[in-house]
Amino acid sequence: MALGQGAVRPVVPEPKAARQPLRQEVVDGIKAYILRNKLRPGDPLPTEPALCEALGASRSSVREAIRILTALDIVEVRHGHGTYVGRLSLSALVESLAFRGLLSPDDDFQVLSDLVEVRELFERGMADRLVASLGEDQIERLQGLVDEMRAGGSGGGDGFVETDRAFHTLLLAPLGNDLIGQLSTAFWDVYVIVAPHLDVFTYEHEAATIADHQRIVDAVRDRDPAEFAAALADHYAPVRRRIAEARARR
Amino acid sequence: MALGQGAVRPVVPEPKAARQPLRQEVVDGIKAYILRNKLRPGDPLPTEPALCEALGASRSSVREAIRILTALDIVEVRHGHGTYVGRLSLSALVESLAFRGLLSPDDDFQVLSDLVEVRELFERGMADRLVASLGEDQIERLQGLVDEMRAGGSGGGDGFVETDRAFHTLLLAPLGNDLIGQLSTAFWDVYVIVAPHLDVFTYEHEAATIADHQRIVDAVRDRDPAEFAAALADHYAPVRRRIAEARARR
DNA sequence: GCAAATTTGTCCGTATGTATC
DNA sequence: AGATACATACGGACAAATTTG
Repeated sequence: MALGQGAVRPVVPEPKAARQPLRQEVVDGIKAYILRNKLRPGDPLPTEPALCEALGASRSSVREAIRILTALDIVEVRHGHGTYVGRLSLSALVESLAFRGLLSPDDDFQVLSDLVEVRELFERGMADRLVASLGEDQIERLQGLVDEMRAGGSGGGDGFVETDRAFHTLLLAPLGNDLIGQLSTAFWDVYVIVAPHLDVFTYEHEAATIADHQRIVDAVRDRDPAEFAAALADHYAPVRRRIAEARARR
Repeated sequence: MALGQGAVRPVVPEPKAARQPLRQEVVDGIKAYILRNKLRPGDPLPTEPALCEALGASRSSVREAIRILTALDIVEVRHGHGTYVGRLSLSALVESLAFRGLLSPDDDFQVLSDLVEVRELFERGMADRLVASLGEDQIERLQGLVDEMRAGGSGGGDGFVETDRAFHTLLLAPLGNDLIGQLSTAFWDVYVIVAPHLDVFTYEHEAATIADHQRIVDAVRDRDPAEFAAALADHYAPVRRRIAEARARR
């Protein structure tokens, strides 16, 4: 099908305008399709042959366009099943920053240090609002995570990082700003990826980490923004110190 | 040239392990190549046929892998010229967030609001350090940008946004944290892309914006962190108001 | 300024792997 | 188990862009 309407493109290739690659038009076409039909994450997209016909491109171009959109988590592909609208996560940011951290032979520590600084800024800069808006139930859930860390302490270090991540995610939740929470966890992911390659230990003393978290919860419970900020500062200080030490070792 | 060592892969395709797509192996292979050879942004990569032979994949797979890496700005391709290491910018974050902002029919304003909040947090949260560390020469350059806004005011609105962006970039520069500066400009880019689609005006009164910036410069010159933070709050307040008003219009 | 060489862009046809019914 | 629909991968061919002689 679609005979005789395919070879229209090469004719009159936009006299003046610097022609963009066909795959980019396909990228824009797929984006436009999603927006036009108001699709949500998880909704199905047309099959590759259907997209080829609809956008007047070959499978190669369509597939390359899909790869680009997949990298941005705008579309998601399940082999043998179909293509769907992606979750629009910040996975691309994680990939990009993680590689940047691995690439620089000199200032890779700087990347790590920057990450931690931004995370601290999120929590310290929002201290007043966080202390004020964290509800009693959320405080109890934070306490529960601290208890969980104590319990599974010597067990697996793997669950420890998960609980730590959950703690900070929950801490930022009441802001009602999804972007801050997602950036914070994205930076955490990057840190976990990059740190081992630079001989930066993620945890030195788990007990100290637990105590720090407990102090943060206590500060929230007392509705004491100053103590909250101080506890955060003391929590992040050793992280910065470990980065500085690893840098010095080089 | 790497002859006879290429066709080892298809044999014994990892008995139990859930095999990942070949293009992903190519992605990892190219990443590893860049890291192994300690390449920097702008450095040339092997040609597509060379990558095919080196990684034991067809050209289609190599090209799809390259598309993924270009989306992340890890590699950059120039038609008819070659492929090179990319700039490792945050362009993927911009694309991803911009699309997210365009997609949500309801809470797209939330995305915009979140962006602005983070930008304000960067500048207000670092008020003390910024006021302390901005040098005299940098203050004069900030003043120069304000003067430039006044001069080219009624001219083209296009140069105005550029100057505004430059102002905030320069403001955050003395932190020595590239990530904050790049995130801030990335969010600004997203805002400029998304706002017009939601009938959110980027500028209402250019004169007011100029006055705000002047007040910020004055606060820095007086080394007055409190006034600096207050000026920023007053600068961002109308932006938030415009978003809220546009949301109400819906 | 033209022509050749190099490199990426696009297309087609075919075969294979995977998930669903 | 078989059939169907779909994505994955391959190889070859030609077009378009860029550089160089």
